[in-house]
Amino acid sequence: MLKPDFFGRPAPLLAPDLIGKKLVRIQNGQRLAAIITETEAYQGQEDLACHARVGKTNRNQVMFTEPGKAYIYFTYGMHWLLNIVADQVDVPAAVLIRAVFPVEGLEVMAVNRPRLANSSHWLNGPAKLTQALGLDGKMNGYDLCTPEGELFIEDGISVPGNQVRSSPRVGLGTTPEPWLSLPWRWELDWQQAKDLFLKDME
DNA sequence: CGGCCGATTATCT
DNA sequence: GATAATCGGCCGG
Repeated sequence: MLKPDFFGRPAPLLAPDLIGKKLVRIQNGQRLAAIITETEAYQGQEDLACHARVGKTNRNQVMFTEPGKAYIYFTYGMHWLLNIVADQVDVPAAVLIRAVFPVEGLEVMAVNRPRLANSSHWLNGPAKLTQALGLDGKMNGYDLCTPEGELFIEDGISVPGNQVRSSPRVGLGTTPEPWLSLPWRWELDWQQAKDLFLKDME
């Protein structure tokens, strides 16, 4: 299980290091796990794409707390999105988990989210993976460093840096430059994740 | 494939 | 009252 000191740095530094890590969820005593394959960084009040650009509100307050907590919020009237709080207390920063490659508990995940199960499009979106892992607002603020906890991060597979692509963040609407175009999104192909995972199993 | 668009409601102004 | 760190269905190529 990764410790607070791993998460306690600016989101644009943490986000690429989360690619390849294993996200673990214990749901009703069952262990579900998936390799993180896509992330985005949101850093500080100055980042005009970050929820914290308007200061602390009821929704975003978790981003101002200790690194290593889960910031889970509701959007578009129907979706829950999972972030991991980064940086130090009172510096609002978080990494959005946008896609994962499932490695344990696939049967349970397929019950949670049957659509396109076991295909490359199954868990390739931030609201898709929260459904598969059974995450919603009840887990907002949860500490991922809780001993024997039900949500945490483990070391996963090692990913060569040249397999991680970076590009601008998505879905930001009318966010002004330079924030709209900063390359604060990192991703690993589904097929490459699969190959690396299989090789790691040997 | 890719682009457009409606769904559906908590949160913020 | 407007917006939203998305998704899925439907369309055309």
